[in-house]
Amino acid sequence: MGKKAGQDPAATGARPLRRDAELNRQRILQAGREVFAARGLQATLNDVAHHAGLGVGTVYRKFPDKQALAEAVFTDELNQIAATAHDALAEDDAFAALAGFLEKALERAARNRGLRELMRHPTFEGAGLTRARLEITTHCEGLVARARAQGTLRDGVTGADIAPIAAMIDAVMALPGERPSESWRRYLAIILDGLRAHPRHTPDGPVIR
Amino acid sequence: MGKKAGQDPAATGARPLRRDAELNRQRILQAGREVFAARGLQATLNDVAHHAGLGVGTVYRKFPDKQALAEAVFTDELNQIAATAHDALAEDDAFAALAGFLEKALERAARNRGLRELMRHPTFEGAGLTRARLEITTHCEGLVARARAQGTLRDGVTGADIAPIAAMIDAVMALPGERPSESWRRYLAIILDGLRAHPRHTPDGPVIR
DNA sequence: GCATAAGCGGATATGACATATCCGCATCGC
DNA sequence: GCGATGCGGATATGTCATATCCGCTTATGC
Repeated sequence: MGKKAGQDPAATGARPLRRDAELNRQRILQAGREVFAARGLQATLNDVAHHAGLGVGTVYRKFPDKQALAEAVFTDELNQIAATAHDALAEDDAFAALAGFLEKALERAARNRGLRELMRHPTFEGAGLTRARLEITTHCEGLVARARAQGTLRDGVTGADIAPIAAMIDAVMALPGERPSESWRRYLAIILDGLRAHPRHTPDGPVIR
Repeated sequence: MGKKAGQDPAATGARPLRRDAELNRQRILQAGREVFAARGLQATLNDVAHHAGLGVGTVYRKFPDKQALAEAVFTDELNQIAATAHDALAEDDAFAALAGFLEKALERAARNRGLRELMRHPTFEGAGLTRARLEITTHCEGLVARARAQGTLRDGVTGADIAPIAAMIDAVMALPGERPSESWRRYLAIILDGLRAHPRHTPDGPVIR
């Protein structure tokens, strides 16, 4: 959230960058955000450069490779999600908090293909990303534990179930045809209903356990 | 289910193939099944050839390209799923039939990465595949309609929801780490519970609609 | 203004990789 | 035995992302 950007491009007692260079750095970051969000992580640094209206060389001077740029771009994104999860911990109804968190986090994912790709695959294991990811899981674990304690969450559900659930909704978003669609919300609602405690589980259904 | 294989490699009044050639054809088909199942559609015809213990040239003589082999391999697979769907139509409890069908179809998918990839992406639109796919959707539509009529299925669910649901479970299967796992069954159970008619929908949950 | 360090552009080298071919040699079938 | 049929797999081809290099431009300090 800080607007202090441009202070320590690497924290290595580096010279402060010429003014136009710093501006370009921001342009690249912004282009990276947009391009990765729209086209996913398979987008090229050349793509990003072009989108930023800069040459490829410029991008490669600021960020040694795609991983470095992605790290810079997505650490921020992931931290915001972590903050959302943290806020959810404060709510009284843990199930509702969990549901609300999922909806907010997935809302972000819906608009950001790169973020979705990053969520699932263990690609790009930078320090910042890993930390943010860990924070999110920890908060989810807390949320789930509390919901279980409140008796609102289906038997057997644990924190480890949250990632797969996100992955499932993610799959709906990735379905061809309905790119900008909002239909994922309906499927989330279905899953959430399946996750509630009381609606008798598989009463006589063929799928046991 | 027919074991008549090796009759008309293309139905074009072609000569009947030398005996060893026909044997190799079967070998390639089998290798294709195994390789595509294990490594997905991105597997190379060179991979298949090696797996079959044959040269690349041999494979390319029998199947002009990967699409041709994939079509041959998966049409069969898809037809079997279609048959399962057809059988389900005969059951009394439509919801149970739908659940059973999903479980059986997804069981196949769990063991076959290529099949999963084929299900989602519009890659490889061969005639046989398209027909089988269509048959499956049609049967699903019937199943859903009947379940709705029986009042066992959640409001608003249509045949068009089945594919996304399959995609969601698929996503769980594709999750890193638990390749041969059976955990997808649990998530299917959760979704099915969410799909049942009565368990009061989103009673006070934050996700409306 | 001017010198010079800093930065820029983008053509292009590099390296992976999948696809598909070709043709000398082996094998079948008669 | 001898043609026709089929086989093998090295390799040509094409595509694509990554990353570099160096002549030119621009900012900055004097």
